[in-house]
Amino acid sequence: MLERHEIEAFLVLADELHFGRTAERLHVSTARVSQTVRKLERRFGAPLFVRTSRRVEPTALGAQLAAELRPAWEAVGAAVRRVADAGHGRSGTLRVAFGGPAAGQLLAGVAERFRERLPGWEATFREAELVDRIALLRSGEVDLVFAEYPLREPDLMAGPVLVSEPRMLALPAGHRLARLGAVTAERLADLPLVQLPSAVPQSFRADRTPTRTPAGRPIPPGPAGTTLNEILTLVGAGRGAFPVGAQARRYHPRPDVAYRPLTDAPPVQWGLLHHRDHATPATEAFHQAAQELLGVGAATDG
Amino acid sequence: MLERHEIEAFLVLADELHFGRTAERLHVSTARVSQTVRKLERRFGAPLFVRTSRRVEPTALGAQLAAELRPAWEAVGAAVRRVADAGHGRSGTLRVAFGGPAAGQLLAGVAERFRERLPGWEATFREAELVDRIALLRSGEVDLVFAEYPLREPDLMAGPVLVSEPRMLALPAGHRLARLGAVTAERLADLPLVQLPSAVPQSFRADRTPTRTPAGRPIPPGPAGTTLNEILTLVGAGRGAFPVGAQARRYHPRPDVAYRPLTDAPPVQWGLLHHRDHATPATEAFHQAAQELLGVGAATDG
DNA sequence: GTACCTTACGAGATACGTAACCATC
DNA sequence: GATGGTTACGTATCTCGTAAGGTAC
Repeated sequence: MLERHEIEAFLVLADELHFGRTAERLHVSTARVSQTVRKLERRFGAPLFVRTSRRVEPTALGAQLAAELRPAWEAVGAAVRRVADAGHGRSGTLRVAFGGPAAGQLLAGVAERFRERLPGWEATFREAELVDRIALLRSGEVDLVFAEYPLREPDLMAGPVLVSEPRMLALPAGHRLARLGAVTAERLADLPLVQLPSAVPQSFRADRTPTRTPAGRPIPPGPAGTTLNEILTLVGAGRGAFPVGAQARRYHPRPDVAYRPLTDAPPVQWGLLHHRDHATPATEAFHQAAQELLGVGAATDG
Repeated sequence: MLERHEIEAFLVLADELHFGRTAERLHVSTARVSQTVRKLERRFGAPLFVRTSRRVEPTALGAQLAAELRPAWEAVGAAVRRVADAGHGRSGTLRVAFGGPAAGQLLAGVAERFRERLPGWEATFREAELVDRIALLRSGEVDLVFAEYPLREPDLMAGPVLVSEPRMLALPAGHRLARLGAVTAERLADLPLVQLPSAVPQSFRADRTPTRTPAGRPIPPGPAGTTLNEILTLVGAGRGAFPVGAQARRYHPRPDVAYRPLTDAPPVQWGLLHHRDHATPATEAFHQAAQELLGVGAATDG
């Protein structure tokens, strides 16, 4: 196999057809080019160029080598350049996980602005269940997660609130509370709340499945559900209620589940999280793009 | 750009995922592989492999580099190998010129045998006019010519006679000689002979356009024609006659030209010629293949 | 304790430049 | 004689192997 300097000397000479200019382009002496080409010709067993002191032109063999070698060598160079760009963070792919169809639509716009901010970079998205989002972040399978707050974890960095939506209560359609137009937080004591698996951070569980009403009345715990569909199935079966963002009403309509505003409860908030140890210019740029596009506290009603 | 040893160390390690085996395959020390990979990682700005003393596995970046680099590098190797084969005469293309459609058909069979004799080699053919054949050989545009004899030139080497066909006389259809079933050489004095251009070797001109009959009677010179078609047109126009091989009757039938056996003339013979300075194993192999297939003195009647 | 990757260092190979040489126009 | 490719030779860089060091299982 040829050495890099041999390949380059040959290809440049085949291009320039002039030892002096070739040497100049390669920043070496003409003597070096001459010796390198001579060595190649010994290797190949035949002349690659016919040269007088007045003219240099490729032989049939030299022309063949140039024609076959150039595209292959340029492909090598292109591959190296791409990977060097990726390695130095000048290009790459940011992997983002999110939950819920509404979030996916919002992020499509953010991705566009992200690409403008960071040319050479792409963003890929995947939907992930509640319990998986943080695991994906910790395992390094994704770089960012767009998730419902609060998620206070020592190893995770949460960005500012990007989306805020009214909090509603998903409750069995046949339950007497469903007959009301809205529900107050105090009425949560009237039926169990579906619980979340222990894999979900405590801060999030405390927010969604409190054990007491604002007045201090105990809220009975219901069965545990892992995915939103599982939870809503439990709700529909009359096993309890669960607080959700308003968008759930649109994306998860079910005849056995009623959605009612939780009038005096704080909104459901969303934001972007990344792992403390994996903050990069790319994650930062995505944070910025999201903030520019979604703004702080921009309320969306589902 | 990467050096050859860097590319190879990386690709083999990406394949083996083991520094020891990689070093073995490359015939270097493991220390060298380690240092080379480390250097690459500094170049690319990020690790290419995550390694403990127990496990080596590519990072996403390393996997990308391997995936993009391997095909390009293999293409470089393939190009170099092909050209090295060609340069050392282990493969290549033999360019053969010939005259006349019948010759083309014969040579197709010879080419097949030639490829069997010399694996890696191909033969390409081109038809060439009488006057061009020797010029192509001298300029190096072709390696062999299948041509009508005699062509005695100091710089050309003529192989044995491969094809022999009866000599016929092309003469104007309305000429009184055309009324005979055959013509004797002595009757050539009865009409002019179309002449050949001076670019055609003297030996050939002396054979085809003699100035005297066997008995010594002068043969009048006719006008000169360069190509066979030109010559036959002159013949058809009644300007003279011309001796041809029997195959011409089949491949150049014309209403204004009659073909009659030249009963007491030597046959028209064909053979392969190459330039004295360009005898190669390939030309030799083609000569051999032609002799095997066509044999000495195998007479074909057109 | 063993397998194996990494670091340190001296040795050898070779790509390199300078300068003189030679050929063509 | 000018332009430009080639040859000769000393130098410096860089790859290489050896050997010691470190780490995970």
